[in-house]
Amino acid sequence: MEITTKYNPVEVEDRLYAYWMENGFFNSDPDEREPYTIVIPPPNVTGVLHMGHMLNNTIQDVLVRRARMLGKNACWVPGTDHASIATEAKVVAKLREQGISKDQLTRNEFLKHAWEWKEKHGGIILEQLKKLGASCDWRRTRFTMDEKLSEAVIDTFIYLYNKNLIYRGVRMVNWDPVSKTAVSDEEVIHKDVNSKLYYLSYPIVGENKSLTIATTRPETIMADVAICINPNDERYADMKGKKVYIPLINKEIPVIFDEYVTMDFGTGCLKVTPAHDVNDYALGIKYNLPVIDIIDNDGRLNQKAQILVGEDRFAARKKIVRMLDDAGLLIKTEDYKSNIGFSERTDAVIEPKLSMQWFLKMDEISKPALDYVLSGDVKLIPDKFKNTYKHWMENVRDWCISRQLWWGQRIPAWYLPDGNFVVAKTVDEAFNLAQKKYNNIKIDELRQDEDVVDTWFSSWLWPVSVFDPSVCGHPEIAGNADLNYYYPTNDLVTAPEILFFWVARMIIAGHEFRGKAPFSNVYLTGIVRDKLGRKMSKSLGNSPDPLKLIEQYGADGVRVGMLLCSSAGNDILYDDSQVEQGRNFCNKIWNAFRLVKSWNVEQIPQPDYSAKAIEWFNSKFNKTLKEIYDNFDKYRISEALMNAYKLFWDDFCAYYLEIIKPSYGAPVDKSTHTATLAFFENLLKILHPFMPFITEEIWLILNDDKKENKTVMLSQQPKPYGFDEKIVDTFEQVKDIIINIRALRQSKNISPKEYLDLFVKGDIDLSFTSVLMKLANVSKIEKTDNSIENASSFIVGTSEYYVPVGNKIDLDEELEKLKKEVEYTKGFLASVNKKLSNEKFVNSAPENVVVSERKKQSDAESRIKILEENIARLQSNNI
RNA sequence: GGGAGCAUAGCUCAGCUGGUUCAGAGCACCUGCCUUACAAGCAGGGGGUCCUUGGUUCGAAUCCAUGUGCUCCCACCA
Repeated sequence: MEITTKYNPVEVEDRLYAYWMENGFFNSDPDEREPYTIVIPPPNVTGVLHMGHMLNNTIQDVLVRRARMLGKNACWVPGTDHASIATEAKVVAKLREQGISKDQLTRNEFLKHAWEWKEKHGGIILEQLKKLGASCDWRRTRFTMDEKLSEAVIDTFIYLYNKNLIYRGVRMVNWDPVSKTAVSDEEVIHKDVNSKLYYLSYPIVGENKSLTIATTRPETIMADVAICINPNDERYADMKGKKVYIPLINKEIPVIFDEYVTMDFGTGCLKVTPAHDVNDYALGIKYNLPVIDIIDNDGRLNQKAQILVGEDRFAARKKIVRMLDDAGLLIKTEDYKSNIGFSERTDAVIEPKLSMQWFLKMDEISKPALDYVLSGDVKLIPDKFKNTYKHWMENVRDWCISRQLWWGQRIPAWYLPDGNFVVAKTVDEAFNLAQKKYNNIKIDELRQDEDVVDTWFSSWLWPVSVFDPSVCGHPEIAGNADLNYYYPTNDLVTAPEILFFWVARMIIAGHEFRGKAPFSNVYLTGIVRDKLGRKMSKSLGNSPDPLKLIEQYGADGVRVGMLLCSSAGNDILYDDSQVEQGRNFCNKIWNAFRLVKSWNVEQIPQPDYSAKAIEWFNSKFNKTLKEIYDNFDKYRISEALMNAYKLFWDDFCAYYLEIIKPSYGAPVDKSTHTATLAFFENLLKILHPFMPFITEEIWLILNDDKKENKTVMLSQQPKPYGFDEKIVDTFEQVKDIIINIRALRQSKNISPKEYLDLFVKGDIDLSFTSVLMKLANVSKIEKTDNSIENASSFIVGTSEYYVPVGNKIDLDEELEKLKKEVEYTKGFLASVNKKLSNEKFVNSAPENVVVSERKKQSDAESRIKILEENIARLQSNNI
């Protein structure tokens, strides 16, 4: 096969993914090995891959592939979320394009369209994940509205209802008067709007005075049920027990007192309108006030308003202001900026509207979920999110689980004509229940609740339901083999913004139904932003198309690019240059492979430098491998990748290969070649979780002759074993000498091809001389007790090195260099001396710190001695 | 309004329980190289008051406090 100069990922990636799939490498079934499990945060079924998915799923794939190579039974369960709001909105929009409005359809007709849409567009995102190389067990793909998973949701609802944890209650919803539906908070866009604050006069009953209140919504005064004043407000101390008239309709309402009212806003008097304001509703409950709803579903005033009936709310506002003004009850008008919600879909101003909703009591049920995180049984990475989590869980509010939508699991509540209801799985069961509780019920009188449950009410079951949905709502069931083997899972990789919506609730559900938290670690990724720090969004057009990136740079390149700059919990600022770096790294690996592959191997003696290089790299490799393991343990994935990157590029390519590389056309000895291949394969294994395609491709080519071993790479990760720290350190000094000589060549304009001599005064470890000679192109290395004339010198460690450069020597320059060096070393010595002469330091610093300071002291002293001798010598020569 | 976090090289970030003159990495930048693995490369190099001001300590990028500037989450005042 032809091996191209440049690595070509496009050709390789599809072929290898197909190969992996054919061989079932990603499949997992319970066995005697230790399981490693990740459930995917299910993307929206109709979604398309964006950069956030790329980051999130790359990290999961790295973790899964690594676990698999560590010999664990790794299982990554993929799937999609029905995402009721988002999907329903998309289907509605699609139908609208076809000229069909949702109101024209029955529930079943609409759902038929929705399922068609899902069949057509669902799963696109999963296909896209394959391009990234995601090693999911695709046989296990789940969808939150699969029959069994939906049943699990219904059973869970019934279970919690029977435990008295679910109740019906009134709640303010965001009402869109144009589409005549409630919309979720996520679908409300808040904008700052210039509006007016109207000061209105409410006459006091039985007196000739009045109270002035400030409001932005004068059209709702007919729904007022009280005026509220802060009890600490001395201006109104005499208002206790009094009543006022609502202007225009002259209805008497009481004055009440509550500290909720801010004294310095407006006049300090608040009109209480429970039907049209959330806070007022709460006040209404507290003081047992009536609720008067004067606005209909289409945004028009109704009969209860008494005046302006049938007028649109905004028209009514204008008219009532004029009426109040005419009546002399409008005191003044102020400009005011208020934050108003608009419907994302229709741009209508959202009307807060009271409606009956279903709630889950959270106070008791959420306690264990708090404990798991506080005790560390569930670790958040990074742990800074622990505080946020704690704060939220300690102030948790009941969860509104009903949504006024059709796409989702329908609430299993059945209403009787009189408004009573029963909760049951089927209409037959509901009928049985209803008959027991209430008499003379006919089955066709039962009407099921129109609403569906919140999407999170299905996805909170995900880590359980993907394995065995039947235990949801049935904690007494033992569960199937899959569940007992894979649950609890290991790591969850998700975004911090859904820590509460999803993560906390999964812990609650997992505890409720299995008595165990669903995972041990939660790795929280950041948000992918553009390089200016802006969130990626369609409207800004600043989000690159991930598939195009993959085509351009290769999946491995994109993966590396994303990983390099993504520490846990921090946002990543995406820039093409990162992905370029990833692509370049692929090319580097490819070319190293080409070099190794090109060698002729012969039975010739092994050069000393090769033996030394092998010895050194073996230690360096294992040292780095240990660092990589440590970084993985701490979930420092980008650091682990950087370790591997530098090991490959800087150590393996720039040093190891350069040392052992034979001159053009010359053969390589057998044992060096064998060792090199072994190193190369181990490097491929380390890199495989990050860059699965290129590593697999090279591995397959290298092992072309052992077909039966083709799965070896995917199942093994090298383990770090002992390494010789001293060899690594000594080699660092050798590198230092090489760098000095190379720098000297550059400054003196000496060609890399020209041989130089090297003299050493002081101790030198001679074990790497052959390496030194090759890389620095030195023809001889000699020890000397005397200084060398016409030589440039430098110090490494405590030894001095001389390179004779003949008439290229510049004594002034050399002197200057030495003087700088001695000055620096003296400063260094002074700081060390200062510490050591400080009794408090010597007494209170730990032993090893003092010892290392003493060593520094003596090293610096001997350096200064050498330098000063040299300076003296050069000065006397220079005269 | 409540809560949390961040501030280190031009950029993105490391710096774990204070202790090497501790100020690091990658990218970018500058200089010299088309040296038969690789110009998507090779070799060498420059670059920072660790946000301000105090405090604790023998010793602070690291711990504490204040100020400033950003970011996020929750609740949103008529």
